[in-house]
Amino acid sequence: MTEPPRALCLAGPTATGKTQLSFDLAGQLPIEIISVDSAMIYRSMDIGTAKPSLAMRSQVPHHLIDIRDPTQTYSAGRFAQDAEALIKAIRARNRVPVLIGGTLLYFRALLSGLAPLPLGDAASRAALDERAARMGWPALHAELKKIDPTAAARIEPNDRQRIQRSLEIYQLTGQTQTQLLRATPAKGVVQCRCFALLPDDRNTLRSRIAERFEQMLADGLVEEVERLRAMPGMQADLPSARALGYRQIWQHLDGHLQFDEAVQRAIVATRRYAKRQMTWLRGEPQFSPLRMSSSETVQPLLKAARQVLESGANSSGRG
RNA sequence: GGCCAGGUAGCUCAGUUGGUAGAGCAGCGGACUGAAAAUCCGCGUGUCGGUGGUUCGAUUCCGCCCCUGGCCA
Repeated sequence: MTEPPRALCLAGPTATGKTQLSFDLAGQLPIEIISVDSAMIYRSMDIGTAKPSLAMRSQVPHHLIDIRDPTQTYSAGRFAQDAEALIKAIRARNRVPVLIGGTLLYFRALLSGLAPLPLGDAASRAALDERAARMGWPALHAELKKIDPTAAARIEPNDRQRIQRSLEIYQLTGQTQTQLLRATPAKGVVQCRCFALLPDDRNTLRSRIAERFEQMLADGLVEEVERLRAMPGMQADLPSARALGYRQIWQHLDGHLQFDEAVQRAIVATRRYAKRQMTWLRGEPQFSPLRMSSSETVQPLLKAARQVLESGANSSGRG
């Protein structure tokens, strides 16, 4: 017998109206929102990440927004821990935890679990970056092939991030990524009822993305990036500075791009991000599709949210 | 109206001394185990402006027409 859902998940590509939908839901049931978004975690990055307004956040509790400075990092593993703890706490208040966002790796970490691999380590990454600058990533890929041929076989010779991660794991633990993944298979953390909010057609999403970016500019995105860029310790290669829009405006401020060119590239990058999100969701059958612009869209969510609420009443909230 | 330049992929353009065409950007598909708004992998999607002629064969050569830009009237 399957366990009852303990939380609700709403994933979907950027600019599909997840935030609005969450408020439709909040009007009907006691919910709290857990943001599943790797950019909204950063303080002072408000306009470009399209965070819900402070007014909205004062009406409905939001979690995992503004939990890091832009010079800091976060991770899928930390997210899974944080989200699990929050789900328990919210359920203890007899409210429905609603996880909303577009960072699919974070959803996977929570729903499917992560194997117990070591955290990322800045020092070993810096050392590997330094070697890669001299030898090139394909050389490090060849090195990985000797250490962990299984991992090397699934990682492309130019995929610096994954090559770096696999080598880092070996340096940190003395064991290969493949050994560790086999030793302790991942298991899901929390049972959830999941939905994917999908656009009716690509063109609608495209124009929404462009309009939204123009609105961000009108709201002062350039000034926000200027402030970010001026913060002590900020660098262009930090995860925060590589976020959509921020990266391109930053390049413009550095004099590498004309303003119009930066805007165009930011919009294109956002479209591609939405495409990657849709590709990922297509392969995740546990996410039931919801049409973007239907007044009925909220109904299945409401029904599932009531189930979550009832499961809390009966199961006295263990584990 | 005359002269010149050009019309080839969604866009900017290259090219074929005649054998139905290829780059960049855009686009599309895919991967994804602690940086994921990241990082990668794969794929040309085409009445070569129209029409007639020469030719075994025309996007390429020739004629006419249409369109765009420039110069001269």
